[in-house]
Amino acid sequence: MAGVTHSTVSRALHNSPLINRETVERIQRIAAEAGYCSSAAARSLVTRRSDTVGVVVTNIADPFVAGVVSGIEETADQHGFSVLIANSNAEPEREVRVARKFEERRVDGIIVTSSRVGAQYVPLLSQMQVPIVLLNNQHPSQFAHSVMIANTQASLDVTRHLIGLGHSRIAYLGDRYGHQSDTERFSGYLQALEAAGLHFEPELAVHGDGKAEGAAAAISALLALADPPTAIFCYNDMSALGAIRAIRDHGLRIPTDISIVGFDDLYISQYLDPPLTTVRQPMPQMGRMAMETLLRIFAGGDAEYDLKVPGELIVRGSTAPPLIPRLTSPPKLLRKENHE
Amino acid sequence: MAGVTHSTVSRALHNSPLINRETVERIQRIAAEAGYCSSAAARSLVTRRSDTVGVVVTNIADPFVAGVVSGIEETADQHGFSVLIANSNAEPEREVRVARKFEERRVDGIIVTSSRVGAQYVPLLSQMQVPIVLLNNQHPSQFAHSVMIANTQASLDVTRHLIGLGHSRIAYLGDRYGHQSDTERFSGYLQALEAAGLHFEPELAVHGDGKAEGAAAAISALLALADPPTAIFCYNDMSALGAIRAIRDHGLRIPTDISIVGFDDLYISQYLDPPLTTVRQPMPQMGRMAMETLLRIFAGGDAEYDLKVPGELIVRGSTAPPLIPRLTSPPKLLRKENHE
DNA sequence: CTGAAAGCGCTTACAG
DNA sequence: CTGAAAGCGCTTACAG
Repeated sequence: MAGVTHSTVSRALHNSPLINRETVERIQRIAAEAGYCSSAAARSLVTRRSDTVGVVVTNIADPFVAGVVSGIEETADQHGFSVLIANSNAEPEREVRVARKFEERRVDGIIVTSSRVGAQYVPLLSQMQVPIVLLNNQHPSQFAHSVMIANTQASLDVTRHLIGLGHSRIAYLGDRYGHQSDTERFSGYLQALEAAGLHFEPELAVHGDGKAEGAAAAISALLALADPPTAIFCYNDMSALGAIRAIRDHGLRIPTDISIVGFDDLYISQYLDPPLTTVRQPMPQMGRMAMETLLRIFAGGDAEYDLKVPGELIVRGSTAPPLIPRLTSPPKLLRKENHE
Repeated sequence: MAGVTHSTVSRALHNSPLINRETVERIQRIAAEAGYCSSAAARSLVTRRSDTVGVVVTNIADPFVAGVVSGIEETADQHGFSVLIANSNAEPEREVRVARKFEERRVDGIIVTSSRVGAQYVPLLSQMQVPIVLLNNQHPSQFAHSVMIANTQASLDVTRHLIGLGHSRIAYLGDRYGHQSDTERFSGYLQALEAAGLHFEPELAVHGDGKAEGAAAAISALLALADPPTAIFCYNDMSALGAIRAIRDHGLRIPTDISIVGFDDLYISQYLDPPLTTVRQPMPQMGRMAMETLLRIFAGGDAEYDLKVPGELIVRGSTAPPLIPRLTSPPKLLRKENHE
């Protein structure tokens, strides 16, 4: 070293006001020249903070998740935090392993994105005694903060949009894993039907897997009905993608024969043909909000427990009035004219 | 604690063969009951390994990048490594900050994904004295290992496929940022033209930005040519997405009027209408290979310096024979007729 | 304004 | 098979 002690160097590098200006500058210069870089591990051992947050995701390759993580990372970086990422693949053993790993690394906080966190998982994480933020997740509020899209409202908007176009046979293609998001979206759909005086038909509620693959079987079931739907509200854009393909495979046109709505507004949804009507979730912003919640808690402040983010209905080409209007008696002719 | 010393506990928890079986079990039981979890920071201070790898990405929201990271994380997890992620956004200051952060955290290795690592950046990282793996990146070989898709070969395959369909006016929609991937793909395109005895027309080489947005201007330029192309080979699927939209905006059909090929085989590409002909890059597998390269080096073995991964041409509906056979003399008229 | 001391929670030779 | 000791690289009261 260069003339001074350990402690002085440490203080100088932190720009401590206790130290002589000149000394500080000299030390910083020498440190830079020597390529000195302090050890986060040693520091965190004494400060008891790791300046690290752990992010648990089902799979980072999911575009919704990737968008959220992008926002988390951005905000974390601005505040000097590192982000540790771990896929859980929704497998219980991996979830446990991830929790363990984050605990060893003494993360200062945890964000869990759109997994279906089970009754055991959040308590497992909460043992760690660090703040937890759940993003679009089930929310047992005593353990964790949450950031959620306003599912019910957005879903009401979607369903009203379809009803407004003249649809009355509207199907809901849900997710089969019991995500809270699915429950809430379904509930908004029901509310809108009811408000419009439409009867809910259980045969019109079907389930996919939240991915494109899972939609085909559900769509086949819908199209096999005696009176198939003229519009389908899909749990998310990925399901909509699968639905669109399945509908085309059945020889039907979108939106002429069937209108389709998604949820998420993935980047690619605007590029589909026809462009997808959907609900925009501001993914990076939601990630940022989750990270900001943690930062607020780290700073000793108190943070909102339930942040609701409004979703925005984006109307594009995948929705249109139905070919066949409901109930009125000689409507076929009328409609036909409008279409040509 | 429970009857024994510090050191014994440490050994027992590592299943050291030195320790009495019974003692080991007793200690492990007590540790489990007490919810003991060792500190990675303290451990890494003495072992001088962090069991952490740093991953630098341009932006995790890019679907190619997310696919790669998914493979990295999977493999890292299997071997007890954590992954730290950092967006560079291709901004030089952020790249420097990221390098600094990884150095403080004493990552055991670094993976850089598909950024255009500049002449300064790799040396900056290499100062850290840890192994570096570049994925689909420029490769100054004395500093880093690399995993790359076999761009030239794949590009030859694509261009031959188009020539085989009867195309002779084939455009290349590249990336304007000087990625090595772009250079290599362009070179495969040239080679295939030459091998087929076709003359390269500079007016048919245009540049986008690797994203959908950047394609529109390039496509307009191509379609404004006196003799526009009948097929376009796009640098990646995102560009192809933008190209498809721009071509439709010009009132032309795909593949009838123009064939389109991409590169990547993003998840969504199979769901486009028409499904996109493209080159499959096995993204998670490439991530896995990058991580395995690091693991091999950590274990003291030597690892391949230049891993080439073959890309697979996936022919789908976006390519077809051209409407106008080449060379025939009054082609404009022919074209008109075919269009109506 | 600077130094000496203690300690964060581990691992690992070195003895016994 | 187990213990005592040293040390990894920092920060932070406590003196001066």
